[in-house]
Amino acid sequence: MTTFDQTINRVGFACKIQKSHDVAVKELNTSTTTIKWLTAQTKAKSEQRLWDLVKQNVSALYHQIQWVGALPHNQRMFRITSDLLPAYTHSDWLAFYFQPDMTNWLERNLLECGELARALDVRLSFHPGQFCVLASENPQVVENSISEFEYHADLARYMGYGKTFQDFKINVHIGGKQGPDGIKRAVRSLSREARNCLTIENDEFKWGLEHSLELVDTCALVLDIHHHWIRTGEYIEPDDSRILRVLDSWRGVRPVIHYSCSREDVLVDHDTATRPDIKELKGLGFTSTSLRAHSDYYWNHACNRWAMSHNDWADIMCESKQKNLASQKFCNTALV
DNA sequence: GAGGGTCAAGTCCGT
DNA sequence: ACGGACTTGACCCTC
Repeated sequence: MTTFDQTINRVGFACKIQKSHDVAVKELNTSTTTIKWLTAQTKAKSEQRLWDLVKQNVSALYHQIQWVGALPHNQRMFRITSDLLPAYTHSDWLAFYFQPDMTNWLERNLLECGELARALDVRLSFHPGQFCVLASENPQVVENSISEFEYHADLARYMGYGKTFQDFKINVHIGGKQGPDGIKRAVRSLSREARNCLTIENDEFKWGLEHSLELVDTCALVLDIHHHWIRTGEYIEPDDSRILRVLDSWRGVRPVIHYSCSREDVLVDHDTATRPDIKELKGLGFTSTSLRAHSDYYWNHACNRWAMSHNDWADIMCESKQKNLASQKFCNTALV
């Protein structure tokens, strides 16, 4: 049982609804602050600021879900920003977020967000940031990373998710020097809800698809097809045997893959009807780093066709600078 | 209002 | 050694 309709082939986008002429963006915007600023204020003032941010951000989340829920059914997928509750995992503000007034408020209001998402059939996820390194060789970093991951799991739980395997996705990279074994160790310390939500994504440099596949029995695997291309030069095809194993890791739930594209201002004169050839590009002096940066839009039609050919077996999370503007355009133009 | 420096945290690449 | 990149530039201060 899942919380979204699995017969829909979705294309989604991440974190932020980009301004366009017909959108009132203000109520859709989340805000944040810094630890430094909070620390410089009186307790009353910093707590007031955090309360204001919590209310603004949860309200923004509700409106974001509403907005995504009004899109065509096959575009109802959205990654929520990690900045929803600023400073949640900083030790100075832990108590603030666990006071009864706050937990009651979050329970009530985040549940409404979750219920709205389920009613509108919006598939939701999180992607904790670069500081969440569950497989770090530094035990302190692992401990902090588990807290960071559990913060996202708390949010999912408040929203009414985490109850069944992959009713909600919280995606991280393997990261760190411990690799897949480090992930297996860290998973033992995660809550049940966190384990239900955890997905692992292959990265461009250190831990690729062959490493994440070691975790097929641990959690669901997110295939990032652009990372895989950066790492190997290969445009992986839907009938590849490794994809069957990725599919297995989802245990019957419809998988999610990630799709991004090298920046258009890096590959300035590149033919938009031909997929970039990484060997050729490296011969011309392009570095992996320069090719991994995300484009504003999905400018390469050949890549788009290839990416869309994966939509039969997986939902496609778009990672591009122009967010919904790019994913909508991709969705509407990349016909297989 | 525009512009620039700054921001909790990890890890890697490229120069 | 240091800047940039990553799921995301936003925010605060000064002028």
